[in-house]
Amino acid sequence: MAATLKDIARDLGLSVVTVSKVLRNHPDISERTKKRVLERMKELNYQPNYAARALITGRTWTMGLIVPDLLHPFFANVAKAMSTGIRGQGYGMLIASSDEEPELEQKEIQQLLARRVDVMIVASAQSTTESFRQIEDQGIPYILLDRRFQELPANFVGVDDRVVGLLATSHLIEQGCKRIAHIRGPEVSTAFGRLKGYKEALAAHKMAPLPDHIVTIGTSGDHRGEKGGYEAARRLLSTRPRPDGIFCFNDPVALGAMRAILEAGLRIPDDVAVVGCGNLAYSDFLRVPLSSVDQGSAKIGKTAAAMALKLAQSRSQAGLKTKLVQPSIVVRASSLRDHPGGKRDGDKRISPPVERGEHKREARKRP
Amino acid sequence: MAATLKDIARDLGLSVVTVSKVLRNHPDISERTKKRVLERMKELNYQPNYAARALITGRTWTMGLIVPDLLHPFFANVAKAMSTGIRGQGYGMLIASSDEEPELEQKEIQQLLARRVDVMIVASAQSTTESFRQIEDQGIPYILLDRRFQELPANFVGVDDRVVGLLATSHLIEQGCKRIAHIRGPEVSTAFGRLKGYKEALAAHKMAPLPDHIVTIGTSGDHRGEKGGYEAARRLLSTRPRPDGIFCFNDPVALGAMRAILEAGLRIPDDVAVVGCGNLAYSDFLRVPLSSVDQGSAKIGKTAAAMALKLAQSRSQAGLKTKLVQPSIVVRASSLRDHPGGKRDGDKRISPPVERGEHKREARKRP
DNA sequence: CCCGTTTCAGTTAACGGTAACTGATTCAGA
DNA sequence: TCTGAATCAGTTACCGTTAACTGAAACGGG
Repeated sequence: MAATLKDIARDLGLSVVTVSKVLRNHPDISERTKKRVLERMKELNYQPNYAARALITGRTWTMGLIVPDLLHPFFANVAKAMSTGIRGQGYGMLIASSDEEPELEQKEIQQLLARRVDVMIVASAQSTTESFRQIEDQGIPYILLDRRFQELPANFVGVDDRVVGLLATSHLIEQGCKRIAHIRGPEVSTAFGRLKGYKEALAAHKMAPLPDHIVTIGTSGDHRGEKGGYEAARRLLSTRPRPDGIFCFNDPVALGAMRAILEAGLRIPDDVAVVGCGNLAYSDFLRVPLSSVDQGSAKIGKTAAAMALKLAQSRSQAGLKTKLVQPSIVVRASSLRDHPGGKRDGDKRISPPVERGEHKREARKRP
Repeated sequence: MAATLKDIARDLGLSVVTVSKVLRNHPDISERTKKRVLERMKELNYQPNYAARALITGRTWTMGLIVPDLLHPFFANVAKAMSTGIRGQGYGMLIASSDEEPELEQKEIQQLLARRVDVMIVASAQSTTESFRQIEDQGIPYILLDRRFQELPANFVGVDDRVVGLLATSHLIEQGCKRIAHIRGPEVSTAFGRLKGYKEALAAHKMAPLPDHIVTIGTSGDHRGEKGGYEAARRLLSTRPRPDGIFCFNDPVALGAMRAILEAGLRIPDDVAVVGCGNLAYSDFLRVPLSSVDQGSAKIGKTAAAMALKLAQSRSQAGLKTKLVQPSIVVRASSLRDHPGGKRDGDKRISPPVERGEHKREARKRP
């Protein structure tokens, strides 16, 4: 049904190679032949066969992306930005969702390997690095997204999670919170980084978390953390002294926490201030508009796309790069004690001071 | 770097074909040979080359999905459900985003055609059907998602938009609204269907919309409709008599509308009741929890996946199918006038009565 | 006028796999 | 003992495209 080079060659009395050369703009073709071929191609709506091309060139012009959850706004945003970034260069994107299950992720990685994607981009839900060794064995360059592994040197694009924790916690301290709790995430690098920033910010103000004031949510897929946040917050509210500020691992968790706080008859932010992470699209419209650390998901996607394109060109894993996108905090009513009453006249966005550091950093533009 | 059948054949002193047969579980291979081959495959972590396979079999084991916006929860949900549905059968999914731009969508369709996806699934932002004729020319089966064309008979999976309009409007009528306005969407089939349902519901109660009470939003990508909803609602609120209920094309529009209403110093739902469509993930947590028609996006994705798998098997476009998923309305505070004070003790979900109809219908399960 | 260079097109082989057929043993049953 | 089927592996050709090389004709300079 679909036309091939052979069809065109036969129709025009040329060889397949000549037609192929026209397609790729080789210099050694006369104008007349070129025109005849292009015309016939248009007539037949000829589409080059990527499979055949991939077989001989070894390039599929395809990027493989694996995320834990396509529905999560952060990953959806990253996927969209990546797709936009590579589209112009003729690349397509195979997307797979691991549903936060390590075994499923393993399988999807195998799939994408078999499909010989040019670059693999993975936001991993795994705890071991075996899969990535396999990717390396196949000689396919890859990029870790959002989540990394201590023991695995690899290309990485993500947010600086330590700064996320610093920003959120420092902000709560500035708002006058004295007993700041943290609902931390599961055993992945992002949770560790945010926890670290949280502790550092407290330490910088000669404060320390109470033992009961750091609680962990599981990876209950339910509501993507909302339920976990609710339960964690209930535990926190029953401790004495009660926390007066909570830094939540992400926004769904923060929503759950806010539900628990309101149900307990407490006020936000007066009794308990709340900060989340992710800057949910609709944070402005919530019962209490949620202060949240913006991870710059679109920028992460864009950066990952650029890195992937570079890797696809050089076809070498050598020279591993780490690109950290700087987060910023968007302050809304859930943590704003300055102006009682919660009158909002536009969000306040605060970026961290630019630090000298081991990594390339890009300061987030103020909107 | 990656192992091939040839490598394995050489290592074991067999022919390539024998190894290939083991791979595909052909009966005419001895246990011993089979075992030796499988062992070596495992050692080398052999991955069959999809490109090579596709070239000879004509099947890529890949579905192509084109959506207007990956970030939109509806499409993210559909994409996720589709991905899950086809994953188990060994299919991968190439996803492209058209950003609601017809020309971009055209290009993406060409791309996916060149990649010879087995089935194409498109939620189209186009106004003409030329692209789809091209798909047909290439002999690739395709499915229209969510949005359809009157003049194009094709496979279709989506929600019954007329019922969406009926559900939302009837609900507002039941709540005692007398002057129900509609903020309608742009010129796509979904907007027409919902408008039709809206009018029918009014007519069934001997009511009719005032001329000023149907306004259209543009496709301003900004906030995916929130801004458009805000502006549309402001226009509505300035009409006399003022509407006391608004059925919004989708949830972002509803959020914008609610913002306009609250800013005008009016109460929701007492002065103006609001119903949206899409059942946003966080509707429960909004300033005023939003009543919304649930389109069953996950079910749509699942249904589309099943249809795509069937098409991939039969490899024929013959026997076009239309699958309509029945919507249900989730009633929350934004439209609930029965219980003044807006006390929420769980959402109320209402499904439409099952109708006899021309199409296969599947009643939505009550949760 | 001859030879080297352009210009333009074709030949051959390969990428990694699969389909369809062929061929050599083995073995049961007539 | 011979036949025919079952068992197991190999041969050949092909999918649609590209890389590397070859070759013929036209052209131009010494």
